[in-house]
Amino acid sequence: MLKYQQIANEIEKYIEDHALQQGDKLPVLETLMAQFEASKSTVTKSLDLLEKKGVVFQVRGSGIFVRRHKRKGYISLLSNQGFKKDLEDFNLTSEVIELEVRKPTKEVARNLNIELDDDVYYVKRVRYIHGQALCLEESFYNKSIVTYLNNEIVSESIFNYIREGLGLKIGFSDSYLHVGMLDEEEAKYLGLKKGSPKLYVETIFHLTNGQPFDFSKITYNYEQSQFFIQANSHFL
Amino acid sequence: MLKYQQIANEIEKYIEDHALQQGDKLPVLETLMAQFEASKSTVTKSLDLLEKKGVVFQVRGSGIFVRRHKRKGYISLLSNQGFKKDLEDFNLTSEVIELEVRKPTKEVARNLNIELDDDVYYVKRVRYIHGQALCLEESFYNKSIVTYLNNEIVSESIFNYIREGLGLKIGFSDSYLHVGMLDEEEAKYLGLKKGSPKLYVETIFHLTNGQPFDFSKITYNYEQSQFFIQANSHFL
DNA sequence: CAGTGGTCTAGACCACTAT
DNA sequence: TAGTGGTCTAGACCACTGG
Repeated sequence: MLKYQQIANEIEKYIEDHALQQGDKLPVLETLMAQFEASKSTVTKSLDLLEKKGVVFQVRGSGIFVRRHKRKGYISLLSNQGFKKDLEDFNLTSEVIELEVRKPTKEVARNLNIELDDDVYYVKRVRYIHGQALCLEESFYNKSIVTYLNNEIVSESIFNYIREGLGLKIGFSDSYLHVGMLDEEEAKYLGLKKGSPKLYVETIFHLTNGQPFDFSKITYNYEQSQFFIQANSHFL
Repeated sequence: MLKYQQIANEIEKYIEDHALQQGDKLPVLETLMAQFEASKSTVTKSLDLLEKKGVVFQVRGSGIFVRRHKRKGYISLLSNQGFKKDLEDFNLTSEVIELEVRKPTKEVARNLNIELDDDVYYVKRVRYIHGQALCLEESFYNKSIVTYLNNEIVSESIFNYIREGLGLKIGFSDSYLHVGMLDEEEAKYLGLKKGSPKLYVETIFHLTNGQPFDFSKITYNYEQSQFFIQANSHFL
């Protein structure tokens, strides 16, 4: 574990353990440097990480403060797909509808940047949160990267398997969101009426080296769809 | 302008001007250091900024690469509210429905962290994109921070005015998203039928010092609602 | 193993906030 | 004007990628 990650974790844990609230002041940089026996740059890097995660905000000339939102039960849109373990809090389960090796459609081939005669794993699941249907998910994995999947893996966390089991490093994702109405099939899986509103998200996941390995289409149950986004103006 | 921002801008401009595509390689760090007469840390900081903005990705042992998504016409959810000037590309206009000073409801007072007898500016607008109704927006500004608004300001970019005119520094925001159905009034303003799907977003905007100054409720026309999110796994 | 990006340090100096 | 965070540098050393 890198030093700046370690420090970030400890600060975050400290905030948790002491149940600090929005606006509470953390020790000054100098103190943190001494406490963690690290240089200014390293502590700053930790704090930048925490700022990016929405855990603190730094005010020049004033101090470092805790950032906390009050609402509960929202799913973070920036870290919902294998990026974080917030999910554990949510008691998430999956029912596998289908799992097979296929040839990609043109759409899938384009998004995964592969040829039409390459192979993909096709996975169709319904995901449940506290026993309620949260979303219908169809995923396409580039088989030359994600070389093997089975029912057991697919009913657990696929991303954990990709990281731990296959040793791949997940890098970044592009998500496209639309609002629309459920068709008959979607409604059936989600236990809703046809024509109900839906949030529809297509996401392309890339490895750290930029290769796309997963193209996913997710249809969310609007009744369960509460999402959360934290933004910074740091990039203008 | 800070050096690392300057460098980031120039690199971004270079990518634009040369129409570089996803996966194209940028010069190595050493070259960039020489070219911009900057230290390694500074160039790295520029690249981290660009990575956060989704413009490049860096691969240890390999190089720095351009990140580009292909789809057009999507609004970035991370930078839609005065955070960026992408909007200019979209030809965005506003019709002001209402503008007045009010006392806050309990809900508004809670979100703006003020008392019930403080004053807020209430602004109700319909925003149009290419002449089509994009969203209905109700905003509440803490009047002790945003001390003055008029019709002219409100029909342009309020955030620009807050930054330039009032000299305030916008820091970060928390957004809460829901999917639902339009009620009668919303449908009227958006030119849709009651019961159509909607994306409903509540956002609290803070100054850099953590003070909330704007609580906004936005209802999006589902037909125009195409959003985009870029995520990194850098924060685990 | 050569090339390339990532981490970490120590320290100088700058810019903003609060009093 | 003292306190505090932000920028920038030069350089040592580490870790990963790819031929």
